Amino acid sequence: MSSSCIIRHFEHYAELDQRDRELLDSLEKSPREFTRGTVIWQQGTESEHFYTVSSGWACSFRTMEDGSRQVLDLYVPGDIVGLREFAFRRRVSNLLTATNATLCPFPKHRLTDVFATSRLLCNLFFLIAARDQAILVERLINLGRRSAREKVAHFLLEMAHRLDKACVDVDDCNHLPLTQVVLADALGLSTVHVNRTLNELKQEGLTTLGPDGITLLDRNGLQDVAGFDPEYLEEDVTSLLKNIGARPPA
Amino acid sequence: MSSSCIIRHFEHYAELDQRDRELLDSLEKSPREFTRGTVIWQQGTESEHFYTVSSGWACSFRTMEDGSRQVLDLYVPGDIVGLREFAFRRRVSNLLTATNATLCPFPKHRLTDVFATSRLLCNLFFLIAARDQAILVERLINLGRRSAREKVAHFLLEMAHRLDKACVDVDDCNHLPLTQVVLADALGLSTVHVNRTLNELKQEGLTTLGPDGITLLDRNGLQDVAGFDPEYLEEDVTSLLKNIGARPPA
DNA sequence: CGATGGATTGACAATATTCAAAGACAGTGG
DNA sequence: CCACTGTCTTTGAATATTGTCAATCCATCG
Repeated sequence: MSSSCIIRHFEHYAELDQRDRELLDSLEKSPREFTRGTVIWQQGTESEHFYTVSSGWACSFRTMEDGSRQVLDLYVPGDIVGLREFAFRRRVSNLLTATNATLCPFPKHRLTDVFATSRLLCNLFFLIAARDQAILVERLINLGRRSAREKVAHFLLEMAHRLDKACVDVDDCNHLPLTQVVLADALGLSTVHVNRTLNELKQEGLTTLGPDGITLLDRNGLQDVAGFDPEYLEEDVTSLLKNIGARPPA
Repeated sequence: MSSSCIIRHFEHYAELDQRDRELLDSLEKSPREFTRGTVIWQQGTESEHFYTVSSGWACSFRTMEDGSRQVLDLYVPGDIVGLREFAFRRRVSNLLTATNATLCPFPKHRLTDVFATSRLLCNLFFLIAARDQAILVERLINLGRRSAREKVAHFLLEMAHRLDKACVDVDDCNHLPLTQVVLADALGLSTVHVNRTLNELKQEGLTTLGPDGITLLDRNGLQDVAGFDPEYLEEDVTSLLKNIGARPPA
């Protein structure tokens, strides 16, 4: 009996009982594979499902009238994509695979069933939504109050940390399969400037640039550059579980 | 029988039954008044309560090592502040009153009781969290991909629209009690540049600057400047209510 | 009436963008 | 196997946008 993406995801936070597992399992359609660069959904279309990322990377973004893009977030294995759309009928952003990836669709409107049936899952979903907000907040700060150098270093570190946690099936958490275009659109910079900044960091021995993405060589060095503090990625699941009388994962 | 802040807030979305009202009422301590510039909480401290804004404005922000600030969001009457902190033991941002204001504290850990007891409230909280995310996303886009002119116009319009909805007890939704410093820290600009931009908009007859804040004179004009689309502020409560069998407000 | 916090102004500097062109690389199809 | 294509990266030069610094103004408040 192989467990579905979403079950694996939640077991990372807490021990699930049989009912929780069945509930989650009943909602998840079979995983779907996508090649790099596939548009999963587009802004303005009906928002029916969200997805869990089983492998690969995805990227949510918004396109502006003048054709420029703002990348809102990147998603790594284990992430849930699209909870944001819960409050809206139509999608507020686009979703694209940034590498080959396999995702599992999950019908949005049935989230209410989950809330009604499992206290634990309900709380965990809320926790995840709050964590998503914390990530957005940090990205906001990145865009608003940091230099290009800091932006790049900070963003790279965030993604590496998130990979650390995802760890399942990820071989090298220091390797990020990102193009400079994506990076630029995430950080509100031009590609050209990202390139120069990245080469600067490379000169200093902090990163490496390969054809298949960026590799972090010296996290401590980058941390100094960025003023990075991973606290915003460390949810306090323990208190929550204690509060609702649930048990931590085995 | 006067209803509490939070009850008023939720009645805006749906018709509450007696139990929902009692539940909410039991959790809300009496409203507290604060003068402008009062620090309600600080980043790093234990996060015990969130607040509903009954009157006045509040402002959440993060301070950087070099002393600069990034304003994350502003809150107007009817808003809930601090849901973001649900996933964390310690606060990830500061909260400050931007005008004289009265807020109602609400113990964070009892949110789980609400989830367990009322299906309707549980879903509405989730809806609000998703809306908060949509606002952050839009601010992200503002910071990343718009010029100073667009940033200012867009932000002003957002706040005005949010006031429109809050409407209760707000006399003039075109008047925003904001200093240029706050605006600058929200938009990732320098005060000087905000000032110049604001005066530019004033020259064009779009806004007015008073000692007590900024007034919007021509929303359509500003909308053109900003490329503003209010869709991200319009949650789809109807589908949600239908889905869980609840009734819209009277 | 002086003190304080915000608003305003000008001159200058830094940071990042734009434009344009070329290089590197992988995948495709002949 | 090679030329061709498209995507991503790299580089330089010119330009634009926004920031910094420093001084002044202005209103309010005790």
